[in-house]
Amino acid sequence: MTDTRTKLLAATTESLRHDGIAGLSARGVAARAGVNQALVFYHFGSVGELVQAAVRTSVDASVGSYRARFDEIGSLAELLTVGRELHERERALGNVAVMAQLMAGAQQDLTLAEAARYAMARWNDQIEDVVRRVLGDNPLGDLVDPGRLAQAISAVFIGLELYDGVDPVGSSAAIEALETLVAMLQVAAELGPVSSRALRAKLRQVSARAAG
Amino acid sequence: MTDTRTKLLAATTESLRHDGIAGLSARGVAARAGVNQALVFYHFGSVGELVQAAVRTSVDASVGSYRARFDEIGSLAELLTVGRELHERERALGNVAVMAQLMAGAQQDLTLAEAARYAMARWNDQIEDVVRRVLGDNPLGDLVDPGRLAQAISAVFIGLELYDGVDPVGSSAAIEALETLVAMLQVAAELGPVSSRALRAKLRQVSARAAG
DNA sequence: GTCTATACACCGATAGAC
DNA sequence: GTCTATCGGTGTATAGAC
Repeated sequence: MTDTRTKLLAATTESLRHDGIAGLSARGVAARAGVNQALVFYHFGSVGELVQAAVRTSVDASVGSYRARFDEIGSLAELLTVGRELHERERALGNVAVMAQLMAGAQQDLTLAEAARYAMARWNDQIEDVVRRVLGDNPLGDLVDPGRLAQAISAVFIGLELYDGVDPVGSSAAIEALETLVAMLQVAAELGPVSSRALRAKLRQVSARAAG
Repeated sequence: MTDTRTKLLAATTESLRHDGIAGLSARGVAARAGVNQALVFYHFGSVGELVQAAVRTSVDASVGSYRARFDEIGSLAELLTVGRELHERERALGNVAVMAQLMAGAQQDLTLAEAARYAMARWNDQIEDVVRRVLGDNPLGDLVDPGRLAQAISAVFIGLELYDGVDPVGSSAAIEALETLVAMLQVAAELGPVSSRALRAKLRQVSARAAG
């Protein structure tokens, strides 16, 4: 990998974070990389492909950096702790903001959509692994599908990030509400076998009611 | 309100939905409205102010259209039913997509951020009202703040919408996972007083553990 | 209030010298 | 692999005729 390529890739995520998908351009990225504008097209063909390459590189590095930490997780409580750390860290690095901008642009651009699908899949695979492991030990773990839960978690993070840029106070409030709900779920998940059976029975009622 | 103004406002949300924030322009909106491009600046001053006016008009109409329906809600189960209907309907109309694009653009544009804050506040106020009413009747209703919960709900909707545009199957899966979790919370909320006290006690442990 | 015309900046992308 | 120069197109915004 040449130096110019890496500089352009780094400048692309930087620009996505700073200028948003609406303000991203080959000229802007090249300037940020300290590189000639024509090199974007020489190395990547088009702006869309540049973004795609940058996002793949970025998400591979990010997800990979959590692998060891994720492998150590053995309990639901631990998962929640690491999850909070991850969210805080990725947000501070601006990686969640990059994902959010990518997702917004992906609604109208097929190349960006492909990049977004790749990035989401990488995160989801990683999250799904640990969720499945932790939920396997839990008596109520069979009630929710790990893959689906992983996708829900990703979607929630994206929504929170966009909200945060518009109203940081409201975003914190939303996170607190979600933390409370998660704590309630955690309690439900850690109930003894008697309460657990009661909850399971009740849940059948609710599900039947919702379906009917 | 002149005809040209209304045509431009309608064309703006339409363009936001169809072209996204990155593809929105005065020329594009004017063409969609069947109106001269210079009229955007005559009537609204700038593209940003046009978007702001369009979003305010759109969200006022949308939120207002649910007022009567929301006032009739009396129970948690009813709230969930209406909530699903609302999400489905607003999504089908493209209003959630418009909000998502607005939020994405708002990360870098102060005028758009103001519009986004206004729109979110209108939705949150409406949701908070009914959540507070329903939670008031519930023995565990004091555990979660209605305002915060309303903001969390809004954030989740935005995230799901963006995910849906990238991976509709994954988005449905995420919604199913969230529905399961909501059902579990509903069960917990409808437990009898004995289990309810047990849950409350457990919750204090969890909160203390999370804080410490 | 609406139109044409236009100034000026920026965009993606390419050709061709080096 | 990198550079300059350039094409054609689009963007915001304004001036001025009607």
